[in-house]
Amino acid sequence: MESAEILSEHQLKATGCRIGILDLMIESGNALSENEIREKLESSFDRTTFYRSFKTLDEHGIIHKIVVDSQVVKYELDKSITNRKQHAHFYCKVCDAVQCIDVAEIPEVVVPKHYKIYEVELVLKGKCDKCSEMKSTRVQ
Amino acid sequence: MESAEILSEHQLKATGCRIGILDLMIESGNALSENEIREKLESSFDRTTFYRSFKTLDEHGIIHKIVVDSQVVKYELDKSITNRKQHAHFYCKVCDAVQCIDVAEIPEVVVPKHYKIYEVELVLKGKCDKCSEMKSTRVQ
DNA sequence: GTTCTTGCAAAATATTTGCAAGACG
DNA sequence: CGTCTTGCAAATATTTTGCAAGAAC
Repeated sequence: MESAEILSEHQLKATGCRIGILDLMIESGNALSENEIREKLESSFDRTTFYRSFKTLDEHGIIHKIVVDSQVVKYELDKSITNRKQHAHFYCKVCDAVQCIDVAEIPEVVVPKHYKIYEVELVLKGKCDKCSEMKSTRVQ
Repeated sequence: MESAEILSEHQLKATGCRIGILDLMIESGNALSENEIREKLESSFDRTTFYRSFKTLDEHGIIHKIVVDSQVVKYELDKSITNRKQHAHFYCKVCDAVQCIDVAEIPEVVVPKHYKIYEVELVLKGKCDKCSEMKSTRVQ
């Protein structure tokens, strides 16, 4: 699925920034931060523009915001685009990398009456393989 | 369990700010933000001091940092102190309230070899009962 | 008394908002 | 051309750091 197509399906204008973000995400297949996206994108846009684009794309369910820590925010394509099933996110506290982890299943959660759930996020925090090897590394 | 006792068990000095934070958390039994804690505490401390106290308490596993959104961070006592079992956190996108939700079980997650998990966080984002009633309210 | 903690000032970051100029359909 | 998007400047907010003064043990 092409970026322009995704946008038009949602009646969103195919602007440079949105196309850039989506192309990069489709290509990378991974959760990316604003910084990573801004650095990897050939054309440059203002940070404000990125934030506004993320917000719009998120509101339309095209991407999702994954907050692993106050200052570690990633964005990821919706599974309707990637064909990936629901998964958890592993956050390495040492190198700050975020990666998707398949989970047997994320449990059905029972919330009190009249509560509505829009998103379920399972975040695992720890140390990735590379950082586990380095014995000297301290967590936190 | 008293605050001073908890601190001494971890060889941490029983300072006013730490005692204040722990007392408040024990009393409230809920996840609290830095702002909530600062407002509710009779004695006042610098924000810097709160952040440093949270960090120390977190590093010692006495409290946990729950990040529901970039600017919505809460702190909660470890379950060894509250005797509460593992639970999820429901975040209302409208009123920003966070509340603990019992879950049947948080699944065992299989991570790749050599990965180490220190924390598992299940965050549910949606609309609480009060905010669901208000039809005019927009999410996000 | 020694070591750890606090307060203050200041910096670093992230994120949001208003408004005029520009791009999209 | 009308509407939505962008860039810029600036405001808000959070979080971190250095350093000297003060508290805990």
